[in-house]
Formats: sequence, C-alpha cells, structure tokens
Amino acid sequence: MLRLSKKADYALMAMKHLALQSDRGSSSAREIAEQYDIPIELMAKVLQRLVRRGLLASHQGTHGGYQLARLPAQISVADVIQAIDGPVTVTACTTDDGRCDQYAKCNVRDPLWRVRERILTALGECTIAELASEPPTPAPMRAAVLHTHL
Amino acid sequence: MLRLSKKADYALMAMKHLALQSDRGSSSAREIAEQYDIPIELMAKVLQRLVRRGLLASHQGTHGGYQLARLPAQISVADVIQAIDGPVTVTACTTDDGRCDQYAKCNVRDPLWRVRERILTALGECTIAELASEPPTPAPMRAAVLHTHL
DNA sequence: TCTAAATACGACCGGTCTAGTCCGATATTA
DNA sequence: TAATATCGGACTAGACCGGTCGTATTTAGA
Repeated sequence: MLRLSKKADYALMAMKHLALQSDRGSSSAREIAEQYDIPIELMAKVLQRLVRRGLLASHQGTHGGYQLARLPAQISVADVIQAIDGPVTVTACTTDDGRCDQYAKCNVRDPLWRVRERILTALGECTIAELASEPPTPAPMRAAVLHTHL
Repeated sequence: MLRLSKKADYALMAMKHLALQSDRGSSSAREIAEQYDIPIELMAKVLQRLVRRGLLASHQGTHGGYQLARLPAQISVADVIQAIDGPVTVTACTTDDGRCDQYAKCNVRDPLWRVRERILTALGECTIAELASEPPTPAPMRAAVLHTHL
C-alpha cells in the first residue's frame, strides 16, 4: 500500500529533531527516543544505520550522540527513506540489476517505472530543512481528515 | 519500501490488457492469466475485486469475461491501486479517521501528509489509456538500468 | 583506574501481512 | 444437462516487520 516502514518514520522524526537541535550540539539516542515514545533500542538501530549511510555523524562514549552529517537543506526525505528501507522500488521486478524473471511478458514495467521516478522526485525535493521549518504540529489536527478515495 | 503489491501489479496488467482488447469484446480471467503467467485463481480474485470497485464490468456464464467499466482515459493508476491495495497511506498513522494513537508527539505527520498527496497526484495523473498507448515493452530493456541511489 | 553512559552490531522472536491454493456456489450458453 | 464462466470465502506456507536482548567497544569524568 505504498507505505513506508516505521523505522523510516522514526528516522525522519529523528532527523528533524536533530535539525532543530543542531545548534545545541548532539543528541543521544535515548534523548530522542524518550521524546517521541520510540523504543530506545530500535531508535538506536535506526540512528546507527543513518550513520553508516553517511547521513549522520556519531560520537561515542559518555556524552556521545548524533549530529547531522550535512546541512538540513542538503538531506532529502528520499535520502533518509532509502537509507533505512533500501532503494524505492514500486514493483517487485525492479531490482538493481533489472532482472525480471517471470516478468518477460509484463506490459506495465516501463510506465510503472516512470511512476517510480515521479515519486522519487517528489521525495527528493522535500528536504529535512523543510521539515524543520514547519510548526511542530501543535494539536492532532482531526479536522483535516480527507476522503482518500480520490 | 513504497512497493505496491503483486495483486496491484496484476490488476494493472489486466487493465491494460483489457484496454487494448476493448474493441474485441471481453476477456476471461483464464485468458489474461495465461498470457501473463499469472496464477488463474489469483487473477480471478483480482478481477473480481475490480468489478466490485466499479472499475470493471463482468459477464458470467460461458463466453463470459471482463470489460472496462469506463473509458481507459477515465481510469487512473491510482484508482486501480486503491481498489486492490486499499487507500494509499504513506504513514501507518494516517488511517481514515485520522487517529494517531501514540503519535501525539509525532513531528513529521503534516509534511509526510503532503508527500502522500504528491504521490497520489502522480498516480492519479497516469491513466490506463496512457499505459495502453505505450509500445508493449518489446525486449527487456537491460540497458536502461539506472543508479537507484539518487 | 574504575565506572557509567553512550554507540555498535548481530541474533532472535512473535505477530502480521502477502501470495497463492482450494473448495463450493451461481450464472449463462450451447 | 454439461461446460465454462464469474463469485466469494476459508485456508496455508512463507516473508517481512517491529521490537527485544545480549554483548562488545568507546569515551568522559570522578
């Protein structure tokens, strides 16, 4: 259902948090996890993966923590999502090597592929800086429910 | 990973097939399934759901089959996907009623919500007619593999 | 030097979802 | 009446995901 994983959610929340905290140095996994009600160990794992992907810088030991590795405006939502969930693949056959085993007869590969690119563009244009510039989502906007069946 | 289900894939393939076959009357589930190497029973189930959602019209009995319920240009990829996979929800908390249990502290709801809308727009702009106007994907375009790490 | 707090990382586990199968009922045509 | 469809629910094996646990390593400070 075109849904991104919870880990990706957590990653984006953390990235935004770190963008807002960037002047105050680094934040620890525990700090972020507690603030957003995320299981600490899971948060840690997510942050670690972001470090491995070069989106975050970490500092070990007491008073250690995480920082953004680049300017918030230089990090896109797509970067974060792909760091956590792997490459965005709309179709199962769209593997890195382009193998389409049984899908030799598939008739929608190319169009879906273009759809994928559009989605990727949308995700790529939205940066962490953009997230951070938002109001911190004051109250749970119940009024804004829309009819999903377009 | 923002991937749509195989059923949705099958649905799109069938819809395109039916768009191309529209002048020749209807096609049976068996017919379509065999042409694209899809398990017949699964194909049938997908087609039935498309009927229930009003995207296809069915005719029972011998020489029965399926037809598009509307003009190909009037059916979007979003329609098909949502008919099969349910509403497109980028985040888990985006349920129909807008409930966000633990996510009271979530700080990325609104921006992700806007991302969802952009994706939905992209899917909504691509119609079955557009799929059908494509060349039928001749050979598996191996050359067109791109670097997914944007 | 010792201890506490932090990152790093892999193994594991239970629940959920997905793809696919099976079966029976109904409808339509020849 | 027989063959061929659609219809629709029940079921299953396997993959995947969210989350947990345990342990090693690094670092700052008392």
